[in-house]
Amino acid sequence: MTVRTRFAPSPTGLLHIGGVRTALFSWAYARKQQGVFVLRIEDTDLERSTPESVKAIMDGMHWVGLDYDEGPFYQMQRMDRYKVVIQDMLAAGTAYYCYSSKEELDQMRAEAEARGEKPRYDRTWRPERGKTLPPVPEGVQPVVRFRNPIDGVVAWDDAVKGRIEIGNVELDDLIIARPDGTPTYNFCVVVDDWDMGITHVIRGDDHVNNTPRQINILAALGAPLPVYGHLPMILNANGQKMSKRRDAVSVVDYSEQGILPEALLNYLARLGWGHGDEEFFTMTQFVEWFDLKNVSPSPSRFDRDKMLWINQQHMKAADNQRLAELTAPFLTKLGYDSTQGPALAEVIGLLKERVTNLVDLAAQATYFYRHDAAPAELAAQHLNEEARARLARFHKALADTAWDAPTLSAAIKTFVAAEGVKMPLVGMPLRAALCGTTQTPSVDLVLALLGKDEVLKRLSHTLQTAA
RNA sequence: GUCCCCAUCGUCUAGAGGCCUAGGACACCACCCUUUCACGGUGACUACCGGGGUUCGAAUCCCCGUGGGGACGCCA
Repeated sequence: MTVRTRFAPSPTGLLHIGGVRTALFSWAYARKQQGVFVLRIEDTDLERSTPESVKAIMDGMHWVGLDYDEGPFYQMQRMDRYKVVIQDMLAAGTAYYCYSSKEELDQMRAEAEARGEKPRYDRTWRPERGKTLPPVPEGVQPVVRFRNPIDGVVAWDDAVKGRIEIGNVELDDLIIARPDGTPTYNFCVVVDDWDMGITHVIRGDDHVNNTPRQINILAALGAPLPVYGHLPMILNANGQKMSKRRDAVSVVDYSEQGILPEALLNYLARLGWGHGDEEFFTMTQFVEWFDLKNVSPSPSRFDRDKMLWINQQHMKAADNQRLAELTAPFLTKLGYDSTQGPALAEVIGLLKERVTNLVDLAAQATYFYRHDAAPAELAAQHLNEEARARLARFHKALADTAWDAPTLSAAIKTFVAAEGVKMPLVGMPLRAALCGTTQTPSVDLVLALLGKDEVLKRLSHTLQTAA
């Protein structure tokens, strides 16, 4: 049988990092099993769902490169189907109308809590053999409740957590349709998973408690049960649930931080999953290795340092031209024009392994596109009288040097020898004068890339500027 | 509070009863490489939550405790 998995976010905000990880594992499982990955938008919460959020989710999925085979399906477009199923259940007696008001329920809940019990519906309107129901109140639109089994145990073999059992006594007769007839989450999920032939429900840990309810409804419907696999949560560095206020939670945050999508996925994959000692890998490898059996059942903390390290590894492996396209916007944001100067791809080739993200990469690249004078402190340290005199002599020596890295390297060595000093005494002032910083790649490479005219111009400019 | 889940270095993890004087990675520290800063290399540091069992033998299995997380909506 073909494996079918799904990612079912609700469009109530940006694509969350935890959502990406859930999607990633669900996607990887489908790909590994040569199955089908479905995208479903759970938009039945009219208050909070927005078209912008739908777009943000799709954009996020696209950015990160998780492609889906079917969908997106929208639950709001499946209302007719849900209503038919609800009518069927009403007719079959597996669901019933409940006229208890919200206020009554709130009161019930408060009382239960006061008694230290689990808040539960008192089953007033649940039909039983030989039971007389209260008179139907005037003008009240009823909700529809699922008739959950009273006793027994619901159990399933979770693909990541192992066997989980929950007694039916813990479960409520949950509401499956509101007074206006719109169905609720747990019900829609069940009908959708059934209709869409989902074989493996891979989702967040926070749904463990929904699973027995869904299994009961599925059973009442006579639908086959999928395999469930519940992924552990991703916590922030302090071990708390990720929060929008404190933590970078949406994918756009990461793209803005200059993280490569493949690096984000690689890092996320390593959170709660492992394959021997493998740390750095492509999505192709991940899919090849992935198995729910190797997913850890315990929650893990997000470690920014490690993500940045992974990102650096992916940058080193990435094509320079592609990196250039990704970096250009950051440079623009900093006010630099990367078309005025050396090819950005070459600049990046020189710099990329020295940084951990595209933001820093852009920041490092700036001195190739604009000549800023060395900060006073740096000038004081490296551009004193002696150093300037030496740079003046170097400027002269450069005048008729061929402009390629090996020649420049040789020229520098010759000059250093002629001056009778150590390399740093030439290199550091040169960096300060040319780049406005002393942290640069080899000066010969910088010189070569900057170009002869530009180098001579910058040197002259520095030498003309008062000490 | 009730129910459910979880528990190996600071962090992510390897580990399916003997291969474990517990391996890898990030971070941290030292050294090497080096034309600065990085990259890279070498090394150091550091963990099986506690207590009981089971077993010839337990990080691995069982029980209890403790700690952490999640869920208890006419949200999803």
